[in-house]
Amino acid sequence: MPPRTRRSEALTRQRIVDAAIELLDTTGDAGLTFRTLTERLATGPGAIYWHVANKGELLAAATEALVTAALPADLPGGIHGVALGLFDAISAHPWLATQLATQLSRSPSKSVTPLIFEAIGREVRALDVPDGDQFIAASALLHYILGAAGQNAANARVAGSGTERAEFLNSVSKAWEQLDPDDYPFTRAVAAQMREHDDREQFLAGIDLILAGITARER
Amino acid sequence: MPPRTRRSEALTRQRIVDAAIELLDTTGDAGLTFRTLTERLATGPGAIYWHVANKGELLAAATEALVTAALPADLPGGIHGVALGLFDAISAHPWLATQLATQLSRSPSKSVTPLIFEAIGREVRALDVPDGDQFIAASALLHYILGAAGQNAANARVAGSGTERAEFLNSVSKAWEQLDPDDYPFTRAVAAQMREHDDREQFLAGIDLILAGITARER
DNA sequence: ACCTGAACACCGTTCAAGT
DNA sequence: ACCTGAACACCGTTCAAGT
Repeated sequence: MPPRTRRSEALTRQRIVDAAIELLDTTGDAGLTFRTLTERLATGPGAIYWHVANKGELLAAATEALVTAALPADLPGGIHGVALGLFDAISAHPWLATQLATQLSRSPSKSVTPLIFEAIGREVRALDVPDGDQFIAASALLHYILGAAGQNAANARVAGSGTERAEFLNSVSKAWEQLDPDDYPFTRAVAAQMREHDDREQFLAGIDLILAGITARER
Repeated sequence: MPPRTRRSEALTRQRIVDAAIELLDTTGDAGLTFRTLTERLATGPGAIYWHVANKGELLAAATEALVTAALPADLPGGIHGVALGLFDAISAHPWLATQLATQLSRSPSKSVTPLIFEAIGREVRALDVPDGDQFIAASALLHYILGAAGQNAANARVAGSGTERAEFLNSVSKAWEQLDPDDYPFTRAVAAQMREHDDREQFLAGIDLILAGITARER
């Protein structure tokens, strides 16, 4: 029998969170289990539970770490900067989309929700939106950003590389074009755009559309 | 031993889907398992697998049934009608929010995605949005509707009854008010609105904001 | 204080066997 | 064709025992 792998560093909460992120990135949502995690960290489940209360807390910690990194206090670019910061984080870590949705709804007073809401709200305020409209404007931006970024990440997750991605979008586009013309005129009409669109460009156009609505109401 | 409960009707795919919906409604996302489902249907797992390929397909079928019911062909009220149709469906079946998010991202060519996209797109077209902007306008509305409705359903899910709900929103609002004034000025400022807001009203205001952006770009 | 690893209750799914 | 129910591989979590 080969000698047991010896851990080079002591087990810490931070090391566990890092390993979890790596596992989620490489093997996807379903890839993180306490079995795979203990294997990677060369330890037993009990050791992990000493540092972390349960799987939910572990996922929350992983999510918070990435969101904090994506939204530094000195982030430039106004609302577009915030939107792209989250967009890129979700692109790099597709599982974040699902996590953020659950965290937002299950624990709206916990760290990650105020973190994102504040970053968006700060920029909404900078646009001189009247007080009564700020909550709605920030909510609309929040939901659009998370939804659109998640959608895009999902496409990337299914597709993998660049050419695979093109193939995937192409197959979706084709499926849409084959829908019943009477029942699905709109979906058929935009099928071509589904194939050709540039993600970031499309994403930012959506932001601008919402911003146009915000400033239109200002007057 | 009491005589085994005899099924009154034969097992069909429809009956299985109905039982799954009922189970999800009464016990939540985690309440639907093949154990609870076989118990309710007085059968074994093999019987269910004869009618349904796997749990994913069962969830997809349940989702599609409710969305189809929520968006009939003759639905009145324009885009507000579509938005409220989905809002109410998600309010009545909070687990729908998560399901729709996964379905939308995992299988964008399967029935439920075109169903919703078409309903929204039809109304976008009716607003005489230029061809090049229709895809983005429909996407923005889609993400906002699903995100905001899901958020609201999540509040309702945690809270239960009306007074419980008020208590829950109150506790979130209070938690927001206790955030660091230097780091969270915006979130603190809108905390009061979080407590007082009317869901449907707020939800429709968000729709109108996006619509304002759509028509503002038209000119 | 920190870690080990066997054990528990539970899950989705399969499949030989029945009718 | 339709259903039964034991069995399989896997999951998150616990806990007595070690250092």
